[in-house]
Amino acid sequence: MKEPKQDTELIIKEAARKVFQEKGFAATKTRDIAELADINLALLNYYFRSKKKLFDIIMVETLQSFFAGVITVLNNEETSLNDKVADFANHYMDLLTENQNMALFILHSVRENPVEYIARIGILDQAKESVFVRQFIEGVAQKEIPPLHPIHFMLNLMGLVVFPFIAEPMITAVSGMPKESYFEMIQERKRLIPMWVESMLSVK
Amino acid sequence: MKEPKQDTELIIKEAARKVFQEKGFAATKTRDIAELADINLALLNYYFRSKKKLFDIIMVETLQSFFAGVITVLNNEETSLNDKVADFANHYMDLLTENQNMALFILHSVRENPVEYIARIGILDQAKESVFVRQFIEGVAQKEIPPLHPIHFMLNLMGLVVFPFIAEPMITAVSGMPKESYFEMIQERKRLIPMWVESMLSVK
DNA sequence: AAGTGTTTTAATCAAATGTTTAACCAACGC
DNA sequence: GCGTTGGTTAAACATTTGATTAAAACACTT
Repeated sequence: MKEPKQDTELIIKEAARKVFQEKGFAATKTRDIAELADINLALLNYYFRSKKKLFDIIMVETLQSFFAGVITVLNNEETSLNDKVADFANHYMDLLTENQNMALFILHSVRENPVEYIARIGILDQAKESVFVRQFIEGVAQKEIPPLHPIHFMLNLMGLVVFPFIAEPMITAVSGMPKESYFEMIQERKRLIPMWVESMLSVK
Repeated sequence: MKEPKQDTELIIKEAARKVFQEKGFAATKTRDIAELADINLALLNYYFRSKKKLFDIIMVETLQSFFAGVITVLNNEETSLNDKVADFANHYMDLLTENQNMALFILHSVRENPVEYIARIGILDQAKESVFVRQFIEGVAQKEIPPLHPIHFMLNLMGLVVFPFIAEPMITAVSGMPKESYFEMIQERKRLIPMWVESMLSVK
């Protein structure tokens, strides 16, 4: 059985991403990763030195792929605030539908070492000086939108978009709704959230 | 050194609650709990048999104390829909401010065994036949509110209330805002969320 | 004070788990 | 061929960690 000599390092990383995102750092056993990747356990240490180092790599990559979208959407000079809301909702609903464990993984893992991880992807400045924040402040100045801290706005938007994904197991369990119906239902939110946010922004 | 003979079982449970809610099941070591409770490790097994049994007790109690509030608020015959939103926001902002790890703990832990835990606290029926759902459906029938699945409404409300707490470490890290300012800021949401939700419900 | 059942402790056990070691193999250059 | 090199493997190691045990301390009754 001659394997086509795939890139072992990548195979391990993909397996690690899957297991870490599903179970978190502590609940993941290096043997789980090795088994999923179908490699010998020692190879994990050969390529990545330790479980923690491997985890850090996955963590940073996950954060980057998550925040890359935020940055792109929020720094678009071409779009209005309302456009950004729609773009944000569409982008993240798709990303999280593909990657159902991503949000909870990030929120759970970042809590253990927030500053270190966030600093490592260097997002702080980009967030504060984004086109979005500028537009928001302008909107407030011109009294088009109520005088709120932009963080309220981001929390609302992220809450509306992200929360349905992290709460999925609980909501489907409590409501008895099948998972497929649930995910179909929350797809409607791509259309609904921009309308909702717009109406919230008209509250003076 | 004669100790005043406190209730050891309770002391252990309180320590366990704290550690479990902070770190989750897998990352918690029984020795962490024993140390925090200042008891001999063997006592933990003497009173609770095993780590898993102790965790299940904490988990069920936490879920009960969380959902008790939902049930009370949503089943109040005396209040309108808008009142329920305000009650919900007030109650949970206070609960989560006291108990900052609670929400993420529940969402993270429920995912591993949603049906079992949720079934054990018997919430399913109470949710479906709540006064809230009845009022919501009536409102839709009378075209006072747009024809939405009530779950959308609950997701919005919970997203707006709960998300700021689970995202706190990430948001404060990304924005550089001090934790105290952040928690002050989100207290404003007790006032804002009812206004926002009301305006969302006027979107036809 | 002796007796009895309960609570607590120190020590130990056994399994799980992250990591390392030493041998093996296959490809490649000389 | 033969040695070198990078990748891979099985086995072992060392530590962590959940759980148990046997004895001691305690509280309470008689």
